[in-house]
Amino acid sequence: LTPLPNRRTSKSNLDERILSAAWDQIAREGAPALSLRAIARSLGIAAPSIYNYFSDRDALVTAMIVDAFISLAGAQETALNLTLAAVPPARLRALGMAYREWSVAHPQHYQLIFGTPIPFYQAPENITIPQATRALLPLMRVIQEIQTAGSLRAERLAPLSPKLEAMLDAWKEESGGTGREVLYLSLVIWSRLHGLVSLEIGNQLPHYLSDPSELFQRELDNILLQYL
Amino acid sequence: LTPLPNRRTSKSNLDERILSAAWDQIAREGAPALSLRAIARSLGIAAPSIYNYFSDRDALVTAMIVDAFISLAGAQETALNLTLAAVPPARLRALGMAYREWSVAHPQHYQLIFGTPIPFYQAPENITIPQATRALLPLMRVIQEIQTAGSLRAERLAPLSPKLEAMLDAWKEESGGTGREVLYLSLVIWSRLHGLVSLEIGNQLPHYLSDPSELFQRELDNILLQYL
DNA sequence: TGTACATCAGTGAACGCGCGTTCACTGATGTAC
DNA sequence: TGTACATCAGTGAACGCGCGTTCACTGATGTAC
Repeated sequence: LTPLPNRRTSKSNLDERILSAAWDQIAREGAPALSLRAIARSLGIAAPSIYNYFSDRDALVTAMIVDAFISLAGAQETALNLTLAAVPPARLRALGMAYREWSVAHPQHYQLIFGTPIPFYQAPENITIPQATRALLPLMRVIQEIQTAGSLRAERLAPLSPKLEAMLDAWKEESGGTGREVLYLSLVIWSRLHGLVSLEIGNQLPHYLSDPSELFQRELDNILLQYL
Repeated sequence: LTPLPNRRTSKSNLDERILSAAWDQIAREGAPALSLRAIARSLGIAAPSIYNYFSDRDALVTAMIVDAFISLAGAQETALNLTLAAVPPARLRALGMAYREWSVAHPQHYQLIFGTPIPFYQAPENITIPQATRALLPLMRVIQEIQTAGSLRAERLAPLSPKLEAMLDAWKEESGGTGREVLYLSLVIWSRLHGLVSLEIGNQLPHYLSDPSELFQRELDNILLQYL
């Protein structure tokens, strides 16, 4: 019952072109410099045209954030799908590599999601949180597989404090009963990958480490050694 | 032979007041919104006065970055000095806790150093890199102590690839001959702490984890278990 | 098939605003005699 | 001690700029008869 787009809208794609120009601009000048007028200028259209597609600047930013999360989640899901036949540790490794590769290939997307928030922009959490959750889901699924296969070595790790157990149990409620260890390990593994990627993207690693992927691969090795 | 400040300058402290107003503003509105005019407004002075102390906006940002690094390095050094009598693993834990506590107490400083770069601002690396290095030094020193005591378990970790060895050796040259393993572990431990802190500061942890310090302490436990 | 009408994507001018930076200045403070 | 002068931190006006957003509009496209 949704009306089909008429010839005009389906041909012009202006909404997509606006989003893509916005990404270009963020890549060149950083997220906080995002400007509707600059986007219009780069597309050769009048600035107010944008208001036909996005109610204001914040709506455009929200669309970009959703865009970025969908892209990341897609990359993670693809990594899972390409390793359907593989053994769980190999799938975990594939997810990790895909995470870094996506981040390095789309640093603007990465910074928009994980970097410093844009001044005065308030993300609508009811929209962004589900997307963020979806991006983390493939990792949780693989960790779950590993646990089901009985090869999760939670006993090698320091014991959970009662407080931490309680927080994880609250989370478990909402995540369809995924076990404590699976939630905890997903988070901690994600954090280890994220730490390295964030330093690499932010250009904060010592310059001697000219090929950070080496560092990253070894961190994946150690994650597999330490938790499996 | 440097001239003593005359009564005027020593009384007004305007340079310090400008920096402090700048931090206030960043805390309220985020780093990219930093504005000389707004700083002047909040101090009740005329905007051009600022040019008596900072040659332009970028110079002010650089001063703030240096400020932040000095503050972080100071916090790390204090943590070391307070644990002079302790056993090395306890000192490592103290450094980790100090890192998180500093970050949580000064999220603006943290974001300015490690967050998304400010648009069009180019950090003068000859100034900022030494400061960043100094902040990492206490960690390297403690890891070195642990190695000297013979309790570093590098053999438990996945082997370094030749490429990674080469990069670490290049770094070793410049860092006064600190060993490969020490450099590598310092970096990787830093990255693990940084990953969690960055997610916490960015408010990207699941909301169920209402007390991220629990997560952080356990990560420190595991770091001690895994590398020592 | 032809014509009158409705729709609505895109326009151009205008609004009020805050920004970084420059400039010639002023007036209190500190100094030399 | 008193006076004339130099210094220079801080001023106020002005510059040119880009921003988000509003508004009444126009004109090509699609629709009804």
